[in-house]
Amino acid sequence: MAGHGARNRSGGRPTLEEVAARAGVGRGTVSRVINGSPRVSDATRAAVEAAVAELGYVPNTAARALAANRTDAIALVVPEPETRFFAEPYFSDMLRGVGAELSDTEMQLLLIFAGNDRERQRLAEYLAAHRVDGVLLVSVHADDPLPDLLAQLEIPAVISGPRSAAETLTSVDSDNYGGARSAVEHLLSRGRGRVAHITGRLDVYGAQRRIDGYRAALRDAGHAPDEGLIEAGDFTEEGGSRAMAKLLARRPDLDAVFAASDVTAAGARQALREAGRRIPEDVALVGYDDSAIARHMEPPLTSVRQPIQEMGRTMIDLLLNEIADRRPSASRGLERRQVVLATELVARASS
Amino acid sequence: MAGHGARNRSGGRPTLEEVAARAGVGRGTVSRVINGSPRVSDATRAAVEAAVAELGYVPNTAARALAANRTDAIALVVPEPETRFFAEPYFSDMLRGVGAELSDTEMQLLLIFAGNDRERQRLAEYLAAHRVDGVLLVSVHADDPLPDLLAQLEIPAVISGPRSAAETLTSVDSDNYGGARSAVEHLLSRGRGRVAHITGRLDVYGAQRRIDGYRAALRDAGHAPDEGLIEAGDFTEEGGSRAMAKLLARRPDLDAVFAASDVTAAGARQALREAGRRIPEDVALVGYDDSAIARHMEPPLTSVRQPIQEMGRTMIDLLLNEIADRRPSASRGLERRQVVLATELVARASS
DNA sequence: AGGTACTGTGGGAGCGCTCCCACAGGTGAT
DNA sequence: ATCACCTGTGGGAGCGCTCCCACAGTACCT
Repeated sequence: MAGHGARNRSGGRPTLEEVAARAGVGRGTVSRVINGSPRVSDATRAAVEAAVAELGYVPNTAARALAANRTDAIALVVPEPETRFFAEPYFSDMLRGVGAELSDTEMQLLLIFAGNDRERQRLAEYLAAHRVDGVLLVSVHADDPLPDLLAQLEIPAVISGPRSAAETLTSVDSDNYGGARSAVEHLLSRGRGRVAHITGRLDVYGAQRRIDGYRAALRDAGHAPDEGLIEAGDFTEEGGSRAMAKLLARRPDLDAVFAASDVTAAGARQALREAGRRIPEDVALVGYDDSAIARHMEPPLTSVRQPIQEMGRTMIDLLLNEIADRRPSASRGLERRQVVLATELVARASS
Repeated sequence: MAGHGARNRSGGRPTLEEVAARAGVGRGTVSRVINGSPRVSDATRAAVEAAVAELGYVPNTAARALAANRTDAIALVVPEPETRFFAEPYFSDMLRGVGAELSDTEMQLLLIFAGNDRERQRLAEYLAAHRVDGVLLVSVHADDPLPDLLAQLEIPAVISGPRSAAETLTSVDSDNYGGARSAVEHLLSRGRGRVAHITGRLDVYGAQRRIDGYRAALRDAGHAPDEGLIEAGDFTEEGGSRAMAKLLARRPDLDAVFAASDVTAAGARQALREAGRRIPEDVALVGYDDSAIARHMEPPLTSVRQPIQEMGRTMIDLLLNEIADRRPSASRGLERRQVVLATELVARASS
């Protein structure tokens, strides 16, 4: 059991000093053992470890943070209201990946919502106080000032979904371009010739990349560019439904739709139903994200899966590296790293 | 703007000492201003505040934690896998209430999952290191050792859903007894005479209280006790379905069912359908929780609503009090506080 | 006039660590 | 033997706060 060591006047937790006395060594040596330094003899190490166990010693985090100027904590910042966080499986998958990668670390993960101005203000103060060693940023809009604040405070950060091709932060993303391509190629291979695209929010870089992939797939298959088959959506169900209605009015002969998200596809499905089109007989439908909604749709939705958990793990890897690299002076941000992970098409009955 | 004060050798963040020098006062006075002590003259306070603003001073959390022996952080511990956390609206509501109550505080909220042994081990170490000032415990099973660990470490804690009538921790709960009563009284007032009950997990105190409320309502209405109308469930859909089938076999004449949760009611509904009973014509159905599932059921489910967000807020209140009370020596746990919040019946088409 | 009691203030003494310099003792080349 | 250079170790000097004691100044009693 733990909890002897009632040495200090208040019977509080044992300190390094007490462990040192117990093991018959100096304070520095105990510190070395605790922190896994190799410059300790085996015999000494064993003695210290015994003392630690006997006293039930646990390092004082605050003291360590003060002396070493680090917090051993990183924040996962979600610039969305909590409701969206719980509604979208994206976040829980991300959290799972991050948590898994962090579990053999001493690092503590903080989950911080910054969905409204008040929460953002709090976050700014939090970051200014340097209460975390690094930040993970997910789902950031193009005009968000957060990345700049982070850069100004010189806090290591990794972003999921770069804001543009010229993203200055280290970033992790899935292959939106390739994912879109594979979706369209899949539809073409099924014999569809008039493939429409309902886009995501146009101020989101990933949505742009999906448009690029859509265009490239058609071009490479020898189709002439046809902007009339593209309609802007906004990642919502209603937007998808609206866009689909417009497309049907403009191109009643379309036989396939690639939607920029599963939710968008759900909206499109609704509009297709109302127009009396059958899925997939009349119009094939492909979504993006492979979320729960895709599996439960009627008919089940073909979708592009992103390796979200792996993205989370990768983000942590990169962030821990940045934190470790944050050395006195010398090189800063020489190599900005942009990792892109492959997607996978999951074919179901809708195409 | 922030960020002058490049006094220290490394150009780092300004310290208390520097603010004091700038304002022409002593260190102690600045500390008093920062911490809102009343024993500072208005003139001095103004001077210090000006210096703070000019230098962009932000207190160093680690130093404060070390000197004051507190962390200004509390943990919301969820002894469930993350999947359940995201699946059940209970947790997001709770989180919202907690977050709201905490937003005008300096306190930082940590979300900690302890769904498997490994996570539990980590949590134990975390608590042993006293990295939080207090703990919020939600959804704890009767045999969970966590509350005892907390007590042993003398960490203030508040539990939602006491483990028994003799709960030793400060607790917040909704009125399970009253909620069950109101559900049954509602059914009786609708002219139903043979009201069955599908219980929750019997090792959950709240489920027992709901059974008590069910019995009391029937007794007070002059009905003779009839244990044959009670069947054990386990809060799951499958359990509800199974229990309902047993009840129908045993008491084909029942005309109403009070289920211990909405999910249980969903299972019961399934079994009723399969037996060819109409809801509510043949059998009226009432659930518990008023979750999303209740609103979306066909027909919409009458249910007992718990004020979950308010429970979250109340838990924070109590916890902050406990933390503040944790004074040197003197009184400890003299008054254990058990708060019970009222529920509300939401009548819909199923009854 | 002296006492008592406040208010407001300065600054010493830690809090429990990490960092780093100093140094003992060993080992091998000169 | 002397020197150079390792490995392992002890402990001083902080890190930036809070706590608390001391004390000046003022106010109000006797």
